[in-house]
Amino acid sequence: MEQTLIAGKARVRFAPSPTGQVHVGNARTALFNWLFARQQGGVFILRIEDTDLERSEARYETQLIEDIQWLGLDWDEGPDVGGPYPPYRQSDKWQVYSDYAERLVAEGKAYRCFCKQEDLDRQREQAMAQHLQPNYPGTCRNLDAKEAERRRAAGEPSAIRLKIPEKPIRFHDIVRGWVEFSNEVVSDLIIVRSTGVPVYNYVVVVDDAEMRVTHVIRGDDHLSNTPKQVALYEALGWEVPEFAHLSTILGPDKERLSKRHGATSLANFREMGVLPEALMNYMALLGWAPTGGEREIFSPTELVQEFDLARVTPSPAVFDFEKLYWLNRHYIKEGAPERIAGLAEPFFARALGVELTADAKAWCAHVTAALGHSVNKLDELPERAGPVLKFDPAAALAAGENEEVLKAETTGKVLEAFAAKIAAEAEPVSAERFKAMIKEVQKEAGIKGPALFHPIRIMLTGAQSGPEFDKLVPLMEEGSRVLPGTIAGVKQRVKAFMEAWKG
RNA sequence: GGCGCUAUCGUCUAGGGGUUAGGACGUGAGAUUCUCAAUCUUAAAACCCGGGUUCGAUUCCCGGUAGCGCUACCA
Repeated sequence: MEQTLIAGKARVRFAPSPTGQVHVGNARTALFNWLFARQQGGVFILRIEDTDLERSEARYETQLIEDIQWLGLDWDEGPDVGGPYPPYRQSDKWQVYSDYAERLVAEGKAYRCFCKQEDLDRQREQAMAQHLQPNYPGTCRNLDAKEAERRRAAGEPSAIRLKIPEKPIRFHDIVRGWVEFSNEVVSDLIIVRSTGVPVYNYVVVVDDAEMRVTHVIRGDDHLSNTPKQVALYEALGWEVPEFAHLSTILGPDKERLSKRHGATSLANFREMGVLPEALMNYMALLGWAPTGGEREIFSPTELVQEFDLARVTPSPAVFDFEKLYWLNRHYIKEGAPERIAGLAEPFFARALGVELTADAKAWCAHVTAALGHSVNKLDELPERAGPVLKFDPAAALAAGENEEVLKAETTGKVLEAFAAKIAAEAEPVSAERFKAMIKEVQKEAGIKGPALFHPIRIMLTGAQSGPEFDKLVPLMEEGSRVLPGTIAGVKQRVKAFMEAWKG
């Protein structure tokens, strides 16, 4: 393999295993790789790490690709688009791994190990009991090559171990600086199991080197494994790449963020109605801040320009849903109305339990435009629009929070007067007419402020607080036209409420 | 147990040998509105502890503590 690493353009990779949904931690790793590649004019590679055959499933790979694309990332090489260094999926590459391993054995940089699992376990326990580093004691390290070959030929099972050289291992990390490990604490690791299956730490090195990866950007759970990998690069005579180990994302309890903290996969966020650009913006801010640290809002394009791997913080970060929602509100407000409405549609369809006609879709778009700006995430829209979507006079009259307003002495007068006016009104009732009628009641009955508005509000929506009538009335009228039987109109509401009120 | 990484408001962070330690989310107050949400204004809120180095450390060094990770014929 030629040495064409660092001199050429940056090549980075995101290498997830297809074992389930893409988690925010991994998504953030993917994002930082992508930002780095795009800003350097480099290459972003997607590699599927499916060596863990038991846990990997093909359908997860499709899911995974969809999820990352939803976030807004694209890649130049990958299992779906190909590239100059295939395969981009690890299965069926075992021959390559085994060839390199044999080469290491032939060169004396690795050796066959015949130790039994029970012995290794025992030695490990002993070392720990004596407060020592539980390293492989080196039993087979200096076995005579001919002797080893004889035992192998005789059918004795053996694994292949890398010989860790007797010198400290240093490597450079873009976010942490130089990191050094004493060789005393790095054990001769198995690179190929006695079953012939290569081990992860070995496989990544071969894959990264074969794909000419120049910058390994990954989670910091790999930091302690890096010296082993560096030793492998060196044994194989390959140039060691730059590393960048990203800190862990924690939950509010400072534990590693996981399902138990709620929605944490890309699919979860999408289903909640979090916009991809909001999530991208938020994830970028977890561990990175621009110079000055005062700007918070970054479009994907701006992130590509401003992002700086060297400015990434090494300390772990707690995932703050509130801040994500704040950004999401911002992007819901800023987004093209047609796009936001399109994204909101499924939430209405589900809440209403009906197929949406073209007219109904247009109506949903109006609801979204009128009420969507105050919502944290799109799935809250039906609830926000509850005053329009739902109508239940009996429940409104029974609600404890309405009690005080309903039994106020002026309430009956307001209700009667307003209902009479509405009854005489032609449909549809306009927002202007509605407001004018309230004014008239105010003048005629001499009642104003909350005593006037609250009863009318309860009559119309069932609650004494909610969005402005100017917004509600047109939506109710249009809704009753395009979704008759599902959405009640203004006159219908008033009539039904008065019947319930009297009865 | 060993080794590694980390440590600024509740949270995300900026900063850095002398600063009123800056911004944002959230929280409190006010404005606005019939009301809720949103919005605007405003306030409170932080350098983990102990030693050094220094005229001076939150900043540099060492130690401690805590959190996390790795320590496998897991990935």
